[in-house]
Amino acid sequence: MNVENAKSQMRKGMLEYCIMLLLKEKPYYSSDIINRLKEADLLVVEGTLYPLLSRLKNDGILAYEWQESDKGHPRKYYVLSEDGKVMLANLEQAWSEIENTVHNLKGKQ
Amino acid sequence: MNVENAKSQMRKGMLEYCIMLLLKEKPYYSSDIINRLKEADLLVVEGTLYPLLSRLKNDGILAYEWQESDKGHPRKYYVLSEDGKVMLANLEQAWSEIENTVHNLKGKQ
DNA sequence: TACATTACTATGTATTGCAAGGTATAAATA
DNA sequence: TATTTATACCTTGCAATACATAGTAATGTA
Repeated sequence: MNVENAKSQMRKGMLEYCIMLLLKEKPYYSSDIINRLKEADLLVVEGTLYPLLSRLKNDGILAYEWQESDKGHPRKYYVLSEDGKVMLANLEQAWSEIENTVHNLKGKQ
Repeated sequence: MNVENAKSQMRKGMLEYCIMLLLKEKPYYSSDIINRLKEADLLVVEGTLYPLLSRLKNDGILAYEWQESDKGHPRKYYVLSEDGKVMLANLEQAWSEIENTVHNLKGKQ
């Protein structure tokens, strides 16, 4: 076991939450998402992001629309669906509870 | 996908961190650990805890000693090893970074 | 046409949370 | 003594997901 693995595990699920937080702001396409997450110190690669976006779309959490690009391949812009907004609210609650749990355990010392 | 599943995913790695936070305080055996985590609103079942404790012990993060009980089966009391204390410090750093990431993304709205 | 870039997909691996069930020790009871 | 009960420990199998790797498809450029 090493720290990198532990960090990777801590990010499970949390990454999904972060992407929904980002899309709450406005529509983004995949390269934008990767760059915005990088700005927030969250490194994500395509092999991680694309399956995640597909899963959220299939679950009805996200929707997308094609937009032409000034050059190259057209882009998929993802947005939160109504169900996605409800889901996000639930995740915010869940994350808050987890933060409180850790805070409580740290406070005991 | 549902919220319970998402919460379960969010707990990956974080649970390991919480148990190490708890054992930083003093030695505990499994039933104590479950109860203490329950007090911190973190529900853990045996099928989750035992494999996790075994793994941390095999990795040299935890050690244990048997202690007689006033009634019933003797108990395994787990403690943090020196390596475990180093690992915990790294996890605290990792958790702090993740909290900052989420905080940054929430702040953008 | 050939090439480069960008967006996307498909597959396999490792890790982990969790349910379900089993084993072992010791006290209580018949 | 034999059986039951309580407590504690452990194992197996499954599902979900991050990630690496490799490949496909569509568009613009030389």
